[in-house]
Amino acid sequence: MSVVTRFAPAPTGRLHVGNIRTAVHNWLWARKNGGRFILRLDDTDKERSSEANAEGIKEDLAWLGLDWDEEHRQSLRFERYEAAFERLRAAGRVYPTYETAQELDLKRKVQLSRGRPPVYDRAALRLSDSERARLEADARTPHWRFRLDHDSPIEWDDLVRGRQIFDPALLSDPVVRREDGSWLYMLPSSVDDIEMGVTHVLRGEDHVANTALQLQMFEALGAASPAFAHEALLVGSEGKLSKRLGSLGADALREQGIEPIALVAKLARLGTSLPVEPLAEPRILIETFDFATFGRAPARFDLDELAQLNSRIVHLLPFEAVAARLPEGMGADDWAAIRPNLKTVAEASDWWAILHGHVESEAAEEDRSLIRAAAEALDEIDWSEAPWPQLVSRLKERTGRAGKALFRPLRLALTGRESGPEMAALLPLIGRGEAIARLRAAAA
RNA sequence: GGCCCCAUCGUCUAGCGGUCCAGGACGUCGCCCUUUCACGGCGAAAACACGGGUUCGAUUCCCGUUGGGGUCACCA
Repeated sequence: MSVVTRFAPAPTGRLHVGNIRTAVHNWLWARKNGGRFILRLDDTDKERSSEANAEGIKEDLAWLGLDWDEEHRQSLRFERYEAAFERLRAAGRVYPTYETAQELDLKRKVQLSRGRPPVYDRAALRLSDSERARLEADARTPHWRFRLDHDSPIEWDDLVRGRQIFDPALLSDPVVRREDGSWLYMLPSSVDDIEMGVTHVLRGEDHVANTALQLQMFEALGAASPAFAHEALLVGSEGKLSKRLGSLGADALREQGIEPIALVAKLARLGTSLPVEPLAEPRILIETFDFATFGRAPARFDLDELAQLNSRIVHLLPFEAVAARLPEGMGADDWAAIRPNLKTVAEASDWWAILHGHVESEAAEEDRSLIRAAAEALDEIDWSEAPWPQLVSRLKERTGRAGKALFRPLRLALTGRESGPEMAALLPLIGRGEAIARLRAAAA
């Protein structure tokens, strides 16, 4: 059996870390098995969905390198849901209810205050024909609920949580259709999973109860159910589920210089027993993906850890992989010299500007003579052969300086910065004339 | 409040009754390399939430406490 997974975001915003993690895992599982990865835009909620967000999500996925094999939109499939709805209605599995949102809200509050779970009381099921007629005459249009079968427990073997058992009596009959005829998530999702041949539903554990409901829908619709895997959610580094995490979008991360592969590598392994490692491409991630490695406790997502992984990955990236994002004229040698000191690829431009642009610095009083000596020495050495060591040994000889006292002022005068890539690699890139000019200016 | 998950180094975790004075990864610290910072290499410190059981023996099994997460929408 070939594997089919799906990522089904509602186009109500850009992708964020929580979203991306389940997208990554679904993609990994499909790719590992040579299966299909479906992008399904769950846009049944017209109010909150937008075309701009749908495009944003696709852009985010493309940036992440998560390629999808099929794309669907629920808003284009309403007739399928209608057909399924009619079948359920004919089978008596769906029934009209007339409470207003306020009434339902009140019922819930009363139940809660009595220490009872706020489960829908099925009052609509006990309506007599005359009562129903009166409600309709009252111009009350119904919304529709799926009638759960209370007779036996709902069970499944979750790929990450193990055996799950739910008592359907503790669950509310889910509303599947609004008064205005529009659809809610529950039924369309089940219909799509059936019709698109989804074999594995991998999603956050906030969906476990939904799975219990949907299992009965699959059955009522006469379809076999897919396998389910519910992964623990991510929490912020403070331990609490942070709002910041929910709003930490792929677009924002991208602007911060996070490489897509860094995000993918981090999210693929966070919360698993596999180590988070700096990888330049996802092959290893695909090969090692395994539900058995998933922990069942919420894992913390730490932005600083991501940033650190990101720089380690940047140090690994070959020139060809980043060439398009490098400043005009920057070559493989320049990249090799600068790369080990970068946190983000964008910083390469800063160093390029330092190497070839204008650098201004003023040496401290006590360093002036050293800098002047350096300018003189540069004139004398053989530039074609590793100029930096030559410069250093001459200066050491003439000034008696060594170590930090020697390097710091030189680096400062030559690059305007206190830290950076190896000077031995930088000096040839700056060039003799420019180096001498900078030293003289700094000592002036 | 009901129901469901979870509880090992700072973080992600291995551990499925003795092999654990608890293993790995990230981070931290130290050393080495580099006549500087960084990069890189090597090494070290660092944890079984608490209380009861069960057992010859509990990190491992059971119960409870505490703590964390989820869910109970005419959102997805």
